[in-house]
Amino acid sequence: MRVLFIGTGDIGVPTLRSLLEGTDHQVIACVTQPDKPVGRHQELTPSPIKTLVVGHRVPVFQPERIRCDSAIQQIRFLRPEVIVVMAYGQILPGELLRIPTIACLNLHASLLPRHRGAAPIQAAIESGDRDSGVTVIYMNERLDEGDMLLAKSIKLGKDETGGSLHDRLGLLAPAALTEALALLKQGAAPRIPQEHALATYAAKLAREHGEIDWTKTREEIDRRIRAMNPWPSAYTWLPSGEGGKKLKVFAGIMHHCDLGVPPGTVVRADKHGILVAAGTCGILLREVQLEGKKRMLARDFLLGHSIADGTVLGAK
RNA sequence: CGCGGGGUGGAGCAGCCUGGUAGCUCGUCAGGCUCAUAACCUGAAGGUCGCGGGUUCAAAUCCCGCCCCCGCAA
Repeated sequence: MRVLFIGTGDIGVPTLRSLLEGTDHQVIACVTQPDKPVGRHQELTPSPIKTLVVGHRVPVFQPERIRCDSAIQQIRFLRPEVIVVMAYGQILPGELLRIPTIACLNLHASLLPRHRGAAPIQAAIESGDRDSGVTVIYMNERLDEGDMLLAKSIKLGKDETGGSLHDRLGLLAPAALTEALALLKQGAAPRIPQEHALATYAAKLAREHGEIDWTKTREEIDRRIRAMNPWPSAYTWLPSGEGGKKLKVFAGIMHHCDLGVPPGTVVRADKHGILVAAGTCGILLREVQLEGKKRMLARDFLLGHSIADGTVLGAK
């Protein structure tokens, strides 16, 4: 089939690669976000999808706004049979959804109807879900609400992080798409309506989302630390006496005893890590990063920085 | 040239402002103590102080250029 791939984020890279390398379908073009100034020096950088496509003799389109007429005309001219969308970053107008003759599919990184929206991966971890997956849906004009074609699920590990789940789902997606395309080709693809009543929404993440509220339970804090790792990362603040700097937290272990001090209080900082009162229990911070410094084990951090017992974290 | 922090034995840091002996915590190795140990004691090895140039009797430290890492912001 003639496939148009629309995507930007690197979670779509394995899927696009399998399409390009496979022989069952023809990738007639790619649409991705325009090169954007990125990083510390604001250098114009192509999306991972564009980087992958370059060298495959597949045309790349980077419309500023995909909803504008010229972009839609361009895509119409390509006469795609199937459009596959994954982590693109712009909402497709209905007119565009009706262009492909067979289907317009979206690969979403959650088991719909759970976690519709922009940050489903982190939401799955932060919610304490036992599993997640990739859902292939027929797109309609309502975001992530289209009928489902199929889904593939995986179990979340106890130490699952946003980064690890992102990577695993990225690797799971090609199989989901391959199967979906095969079903479409056979004319045997199902259409399963979502149970809208069960839907949850995962809004786009803001940096502030990573701030640790030490009054939450240790489970909630543990999930937040894992969900936000590596981006945008959970963080707290050292008190002004210690420099008032931001301390990112990448890993922690839940502590099971009542520490008997107010939330955020450091009870002990030694080679095992930084033990902080979290809710009525505690979290042992194992991997941290002070602003301006590299990410490191809490143990290493403490070799060069001392945190006195009784220090209260989080009060900027 | 968006703002800022940083590059010092294997790790994390101090020293730089006010040039003059390479410091701290940990790790490593050897020995000791101990029923034993990640604990404790003794000793040892290990460093072109990011790179290049300049100033100076003398540069980790001051000046100029470059490279690299990171936080913020996007």
